[in-house]
Amino acid sequence: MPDPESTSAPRTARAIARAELTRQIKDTARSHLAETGAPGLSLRAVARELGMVSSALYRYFPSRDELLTALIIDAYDSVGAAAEAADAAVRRSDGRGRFRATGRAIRSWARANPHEYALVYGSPVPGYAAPEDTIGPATRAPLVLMRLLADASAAGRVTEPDHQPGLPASVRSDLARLAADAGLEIPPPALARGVLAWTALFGAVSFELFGQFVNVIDDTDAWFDHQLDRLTDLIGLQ
Amino acid sequence: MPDPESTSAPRTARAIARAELTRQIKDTARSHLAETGAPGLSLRAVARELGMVSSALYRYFPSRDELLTALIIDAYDSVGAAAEAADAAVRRSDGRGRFRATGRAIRSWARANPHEYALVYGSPVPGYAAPEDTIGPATRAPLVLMRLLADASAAGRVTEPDHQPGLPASVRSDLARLAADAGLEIPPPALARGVLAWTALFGAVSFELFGQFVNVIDDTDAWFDHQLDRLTDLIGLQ
DNA sequence: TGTACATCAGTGAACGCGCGTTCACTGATGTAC
DNA sequence: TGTACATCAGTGAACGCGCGTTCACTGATGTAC
Repeated sequence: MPDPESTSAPRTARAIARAELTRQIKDTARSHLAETGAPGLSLRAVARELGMVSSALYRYFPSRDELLTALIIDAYDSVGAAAEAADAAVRRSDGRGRFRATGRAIRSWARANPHEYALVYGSPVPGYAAPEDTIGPATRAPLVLMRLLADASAAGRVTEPDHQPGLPASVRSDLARLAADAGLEIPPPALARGVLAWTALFGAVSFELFGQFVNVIDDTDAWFDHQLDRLTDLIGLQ
Repeated sequence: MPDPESTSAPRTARAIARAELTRQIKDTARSHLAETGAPGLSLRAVARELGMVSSALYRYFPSRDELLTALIIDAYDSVGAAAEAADAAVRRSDGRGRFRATGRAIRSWARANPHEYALVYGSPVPGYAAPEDTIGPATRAPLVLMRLLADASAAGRVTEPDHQPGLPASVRSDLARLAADAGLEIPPPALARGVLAWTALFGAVSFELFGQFVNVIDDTDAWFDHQLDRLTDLIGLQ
């Protein structure tokens, strides 16, 4: 006797309608995000656009915050999937190519979905506390980075810099735990460089999206690629 | 006959009261920012806390957006002043020390004023377009970076990396214009590394403040200093 | 296959709230002579 | 120094709006026998 909850395809008309409407509500909310931002997202406006009465939404999401949570999870999953797909399209042994493809995919996703990017990587939404459910999806994209670092390390294809400053012990143990939690073997110094590059990558995307490059860099495409190259060098990927 | 507008100290009781109340309104709004974020900032709430009627605020700021603009300008000035002070405390010829002091000052300021940081470096406020007046204050902090790069370049104290990839022509001209606009002489390759380090610096601060390091790095102090060292190396500052 | 009952989606009204902004006004402060 | 007028700060009421959430309800869909 199969658990009805685990059945992927809903069978009854009700279940089909519910899945479809849940999707429509999230889609509409996502498009409203673009005009009002997360803090201004309004259940009533979403209901209005769908031709429903606002109280009907409560059959699908118990509160506005739960709807926001669903959007956050979807956004993390979406950027994670984009990163995974870009990485998967590159030969496994080409660490350099994998990092660059992943970086480009993240930027493309962010430019295509700026308000979802802001939702997860921008200022926290005031009065909203992200629940535990968002942690898993949030780690999807970083895991792409970590796997490629592990692969490159295992293959001896990470160049260590000439003058490598020692890592503080506390940072070394944070990074060791991080790799261990993911079940991956990455030497802390390499992971440190990876996290720094990752941080810089998102800094670049945020600066571009949030307008800090206006009147500074005009050719943002060329600039991003240049940065990505430098960051790949910084990690030491061959 | 001196222009009364340019007189720094107000003379009449009215002018004194106006300056004082303008300050109080901004201070109160700033503290509300911490609880509600920029999108939730309410004129009525600010007025209430000051014991005024909400319409009275219109004697000081013509609209909510103008108040937001004033807060944004103050925030840029505040972080700019912090960066300038930190830089000024270091020996002029010590480019490495100047960059590190500036980076630390920016992080400290951001941690002390997280909502003002989010206001200027986080997601844009929906429905709000920053006016021209914010451009000047916004360049104050980056100018600290550019001046130290110019000083270090002039003194021949910037180490060029061994394998320096060429800059795309468009980026090179963007960077040349940037330096020229500031009246500074900075070779584009050095400025490119400086902007990358600057971007990474703000990426690090944003990740830390916006919660992306939770369960990743625990010792954020040590990690930040380590990153700052690597970024100083990346620029090539001695 | 048919019937009785349980579940569920969606309605419409209501509660209680807060918001930005305008406007005519009063009374205090400042200025010109 | 004194007076008449102009400027300005702050009041209180009002306009018109939108919000999240609850609740009793109707009618359709699903299920057990």
